[in-house]
Amino acid sequence: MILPLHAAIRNRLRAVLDELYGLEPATLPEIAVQSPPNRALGDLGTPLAFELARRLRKAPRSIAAETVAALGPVDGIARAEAAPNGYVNLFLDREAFARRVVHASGAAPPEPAAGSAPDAKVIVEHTAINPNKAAHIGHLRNSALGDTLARTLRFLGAPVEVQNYIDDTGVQVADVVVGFQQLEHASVADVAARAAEPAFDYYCWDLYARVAEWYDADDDRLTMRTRALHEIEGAGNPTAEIGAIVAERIVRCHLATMSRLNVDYDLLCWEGDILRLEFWTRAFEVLKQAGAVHLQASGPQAGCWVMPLTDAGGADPEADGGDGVPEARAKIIVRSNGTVTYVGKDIAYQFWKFGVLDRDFHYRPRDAQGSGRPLWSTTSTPPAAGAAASDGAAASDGAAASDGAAASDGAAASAIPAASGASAESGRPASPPPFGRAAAVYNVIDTRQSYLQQLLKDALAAIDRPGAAERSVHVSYEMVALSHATARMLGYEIDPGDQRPFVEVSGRKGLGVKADDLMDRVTAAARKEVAARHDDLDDAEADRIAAIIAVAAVRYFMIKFSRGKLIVFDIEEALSFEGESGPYLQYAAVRATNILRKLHARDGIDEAALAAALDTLPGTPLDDPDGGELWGLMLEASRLDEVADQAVRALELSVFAKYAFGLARAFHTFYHRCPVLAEERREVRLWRAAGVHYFLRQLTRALDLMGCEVPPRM
RNA sequence: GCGCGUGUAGCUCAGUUGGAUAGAGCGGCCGCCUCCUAAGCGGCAGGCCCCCGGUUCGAGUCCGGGCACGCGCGCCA
Repeated sequence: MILPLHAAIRNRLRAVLDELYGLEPATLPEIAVQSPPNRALGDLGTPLAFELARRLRKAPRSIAAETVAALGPVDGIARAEAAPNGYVNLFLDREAFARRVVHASGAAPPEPAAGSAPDAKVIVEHTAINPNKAAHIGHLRNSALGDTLARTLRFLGAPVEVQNYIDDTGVQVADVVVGFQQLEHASVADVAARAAEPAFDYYCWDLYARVAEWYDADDDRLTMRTRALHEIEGAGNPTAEIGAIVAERIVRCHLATMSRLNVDYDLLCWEGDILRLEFWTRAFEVLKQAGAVHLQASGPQAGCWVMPLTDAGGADPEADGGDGVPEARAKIIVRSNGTVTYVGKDIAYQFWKFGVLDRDFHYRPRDAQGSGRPLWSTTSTPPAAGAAASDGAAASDGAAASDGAAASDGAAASAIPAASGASAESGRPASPPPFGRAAAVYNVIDTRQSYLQQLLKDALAAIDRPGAAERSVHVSYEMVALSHATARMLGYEIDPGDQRPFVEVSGRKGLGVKADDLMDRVTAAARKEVAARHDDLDDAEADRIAAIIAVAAVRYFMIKFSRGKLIVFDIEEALSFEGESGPYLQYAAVRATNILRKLHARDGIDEAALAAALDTLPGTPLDDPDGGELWGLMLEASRLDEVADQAVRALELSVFAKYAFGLARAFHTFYHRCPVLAEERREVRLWRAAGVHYFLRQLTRALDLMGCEVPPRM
């Protein structure tokens, strides 16, 4: 881990600049510590002399030379050099560095580290798929980004709470309910029965598309949607019951899908609970008290409660009201009929996340996740005193209404008993952790919602919570579309009028690649590759390995593009396991594992023996000309914390993916040039083994941050 | 119209808070399995970094102005 070293270097340099030139550390900008383009130039370097040249009226070259001369001994640095062009380059004490990282046992918990992540709790909201149909590849990008962000924040030492927002009372659920009632003429019992069958999410995928077509055929039918929406919000009627069954069962499907990809959560937040517990009522009071909203007296928005807009948002083309004077644009929060808009509900939720709403959900435990992390759900029902938090007790809660029906389904449910999670073992309900009240909130939502996310910040600023507004972060990303080839493969005809080189995923049209279908295909392809290489694997083992590879292939694919980039998804490309791909990284790790396993089998050298042996061996192999390969590998492997920190600061997980790829590539090169087992010189052999060991530990951790595992073979 | 995003090799993309010689994958061509797994490695070819201007010792990166493409801007969610 290299960040502590960066910090030590910066400290020393600041002290030197103060001594030499009387430059107060506080007046200096952050000193950049970077990697020189060529290791012969140094292990680390800094361009500080350029920055100071003007201020000191001195040539960068002289500043660099004087800085180097005055540097003195720095722990971990062997020597410093002033490059002729003005850089200050540093050479690490390789032996000391290598011994330290090798000794830091892999069994010890990762040094929480040194990054710029906050030490107060942060909430990451991601996934938030409408619970009315199967998850598709667009949702996968969201979850992969969100889960990787959460893991990386945890790695940097921040306490993280992951929330998955469930819009169980929205239009999309209402549409499927309308489908059941109008197209299928299904009763509550019929829906419950169908929901208990496998692939309910696939069924709803098609039903939703059928409803959309049905609406298109006759606009009057949209009144059915409006009515269903109201009935669902009202609860205590068959429509609401069907809605609850659909949402609950689809959420289970989504959780199962995400579990395949090693994505998990701490809390499911149901919109229905926000409504029933009247979060909005309280948020509205807070907004009114702060004067953040006002009742519009006249104009087109008369009778509405509105919030003034900052310029960052959208614009209203008709804003000038015909009198030539531009009216202040305002966002309607409460309609003239008194009902709250979507924005209002979102504001209430965001307020709750920051603990500025003195109101809370009730909570109930849900079935454990594949990862073992406890999962909780919001509920509107207070825990009944004395009674276990059974499904029966929660039955009045709309969100839980379908538990009875869902419990009879064993297909997608895991092997974990269907009893309510944490309460099952102890026999009494565990008390929920303190949810909400975060210091920072990261909302992982696609870029089309930037306008609304900006409104949330505005609302926080408007109630005089500038800190919360500042730390209300929209992690935006572009959508995932389909390549023409993939869309055609799915049987869709491309609109000849559409010149775009991609086809937009559309739930309404039923156009998209379902997440589970993708995983199935990638897994099958991986299995074929594994089977071709290892004929001694039994079916179960081959399946297990294929699943591990598929996760890496899909997750890496979703992370490797920077978030502002539209992904044109092509199935052929996603099925490629060569080059810059998840499996490439895993293959490097597997190769490293093989070396260490064989070394152990042949020479009896394990991790502990290796560390012990190195204590009495000279570090000369690190300095050999071909030791440059070894040293370069170890140095690169040590940058994990630096890159994780950078990824979080820039909210750009792709830099993390790129780093992991570069590290794996460095190892593959090392693998070809520097044999370990066949190396005859003992000290060289052991130092190389140590390098392999350290590399494997770091790459494994990097893969873990991306939610990927190292397969036993491949 | 306004806001946000994107524009770098044939294609898809990296390029770290402005820094040393603009990189990778795919595709193309040529090599490497008697050697810890060829899901790998080495090499070759391929560039007005969209355009114009500015700031700076230094600009693919920052600023201004354009152009192109995408997305968003409802008393929908």
